[in-house]
Amino acid sequence: MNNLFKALNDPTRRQILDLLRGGDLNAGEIAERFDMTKPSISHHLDLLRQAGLVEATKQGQFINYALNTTVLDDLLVWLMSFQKTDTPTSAKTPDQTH
Amino acid sequence: MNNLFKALNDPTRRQILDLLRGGDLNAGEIAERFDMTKPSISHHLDLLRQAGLVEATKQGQFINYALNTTVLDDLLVWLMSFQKTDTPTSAKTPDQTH
DNA sequence: TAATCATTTAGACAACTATCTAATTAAAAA
DNA sequence: TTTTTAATTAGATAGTTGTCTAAATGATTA
Repeated sequence: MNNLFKALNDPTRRQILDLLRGGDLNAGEIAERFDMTKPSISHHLDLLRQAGLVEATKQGQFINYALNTTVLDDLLVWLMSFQKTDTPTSAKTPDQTH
Repeated sequence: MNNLFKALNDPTRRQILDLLRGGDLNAGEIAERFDMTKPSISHHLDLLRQAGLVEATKQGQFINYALNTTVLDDLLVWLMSFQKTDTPTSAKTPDQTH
């Protein structure tokens, strides 16, 4: 889970994930959309790959990047468990409807 | 959202959040549970506070820390939007039931 | 084969982070 | 009022991170 949080802790990497929702892209196409050098984007893609958030597949000269959201499941479960756990404070809030 | 990801990107801070699910604790009680100096924990609490994940209220000599999970809502929404967005790849997977 | 193109790897550097010890602040107790 | 207690702030330091340029790799095209 550490790699996952690390990967998400950067605006560029989160933008890349959002970008890939529109469909797969190769490294160059991703880099084009950022005001940053290709090696920097390559590094971000590497961290996303390490976290399992993207899958890289070589296609000839190009490297295709695809979103993999299954890794987010654990995080989602952890987050939702917080929603369930009602804080003692929430009991203080009176019903505002009458 | 940047502060939020930053705050979550540390195992100690995530443990503190998990700890506070059992109820409020003051800084000393939190520090006791970690193999780390009080100033270090104090720093972690500060980052959690900056992210809005905990609320600090002074009670005499002590400072009480309480979980605030409302900040996680945005993150939860962002995450769930990935679950909905079916990747083109998933269509490839044939029905395995027959 | 030589040149070009897509991408990564290597190496450097400034900025940021986690941790520590020492000093400070502020409240409570003696 | 002096001392103790709870917690933070300040300052130092080692390690990590994001970014760059230059070099390397590997595939395609001329």
